[in-house]
Amino acid sequence: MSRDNSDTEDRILEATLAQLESGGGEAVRMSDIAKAAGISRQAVYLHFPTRAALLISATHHLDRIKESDARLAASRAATSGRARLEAFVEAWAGYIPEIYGVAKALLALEHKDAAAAEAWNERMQDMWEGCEAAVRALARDGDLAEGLSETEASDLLWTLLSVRNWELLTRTRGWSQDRYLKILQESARRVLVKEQGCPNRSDG
Amino acid sequence: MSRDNSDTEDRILEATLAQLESGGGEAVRMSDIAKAAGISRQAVYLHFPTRAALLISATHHLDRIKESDARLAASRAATSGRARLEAFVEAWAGYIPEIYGVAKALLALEHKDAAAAEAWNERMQDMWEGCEAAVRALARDGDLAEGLSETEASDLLWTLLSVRNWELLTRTRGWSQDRYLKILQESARRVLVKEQGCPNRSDG
DNA sequence: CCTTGCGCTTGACACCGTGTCAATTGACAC
DNA sequence: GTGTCAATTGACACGGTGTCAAGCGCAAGG
Repeated sequence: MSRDNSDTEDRILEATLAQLESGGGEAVRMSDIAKAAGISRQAVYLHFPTRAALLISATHHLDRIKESDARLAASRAATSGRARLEAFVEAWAGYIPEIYGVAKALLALEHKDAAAAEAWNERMQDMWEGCEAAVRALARDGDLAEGLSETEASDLLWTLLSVRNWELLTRTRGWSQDRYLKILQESARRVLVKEQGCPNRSDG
Repeated sequence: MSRDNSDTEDRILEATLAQLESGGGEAVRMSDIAKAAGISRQAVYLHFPTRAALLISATHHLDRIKESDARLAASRAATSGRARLEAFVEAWAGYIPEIYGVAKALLALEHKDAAAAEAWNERMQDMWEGCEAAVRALARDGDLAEGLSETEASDLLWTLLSVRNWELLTRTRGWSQDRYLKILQESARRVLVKEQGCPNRSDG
């Protein structure tokens, strides 16, 4: 099996990710990817039917590499709802920069390619479930802010942590990743955790 | 002056807005706009050099119609910083649905057309200044949350109120406009306004 | 009345990027 | 050797933007 099919396939995927990340300035063409992978443009089509399919595969490939599951699992270990929220935000915030290149490409395709939209929605659905789990833990502790249903709270957290918000704050407004993380943790806490009148300490 | 130049120009702009709004499902082509305006595709180019330029003009046209300035001016009238924040969120939240069609088209172009990106950034800059003004009013009252600089607070509010967040919450997650407004006002307050629970904390 | 100006029309075309197709090459396997 | 199969080269269709040239129709105005 020296002339292995999946060998080239991997090279294409790697090249795709490399192009997406390095050439941050967008507009990654099939020919760019082919060149980066050291093959002809047409050869790419022997492995992936469309650009959208390739990008989708690239995200899956990226997931395999980055082990997103393991990362988010850590947040599940936290005991209190509040700790869990904090851990979840941290895990996700660390994840975004790594997937940003692909995410952006997929997002750009979203409005014209149903499959790409589908792929992205799928990931966002996973993400939403993570949010929901954190919110539920909060609710279990009786710490969920008043005036928000669990669904609304999940939606809100999910929105707060969106890739586009990360993009706005770090790319457009120039926040450091560290500042982003700190402020988003704090904001998530303020938005989702019940305001405790006076009784006990303010932070844990 | 019956065969007036700016007459057709207006018709094109109206048609553009109409297409953008009605055909919510994206992909508004130059030919679509031309057809809607009742002229040939080429005639559109007699008035606007590129699609991007047309979209930009369309946003200006929209502003003229919607009187966004007047709308936001109301928020400036509020006395306290907190009231001002609330009014600003309300004004902006009401504005988004009206500009959404154009905004989405412009946003979709952003990554491939510098001019479109420019037009959008310009508006977002205006918006940012509105956020900053609200934050400043808050700070003047000594009500700005601790741990946030005025710039950071403005960035945060600006992000919170982004069109994409509105899209996520109302379009994707199905929130009603009313619920969106209420929850965003509450969230903005929680994130930006100093937590005054216990007057017995580290003090300045 | 006929000319000039001009907004608009028709129709053709270049460019770019995606996706398709056909014929060919070259290597490894049996 | 021959068959198989990945990959190559080169051509092409398509859709959308933007350009160009020629012509049409209407109103003003000498």
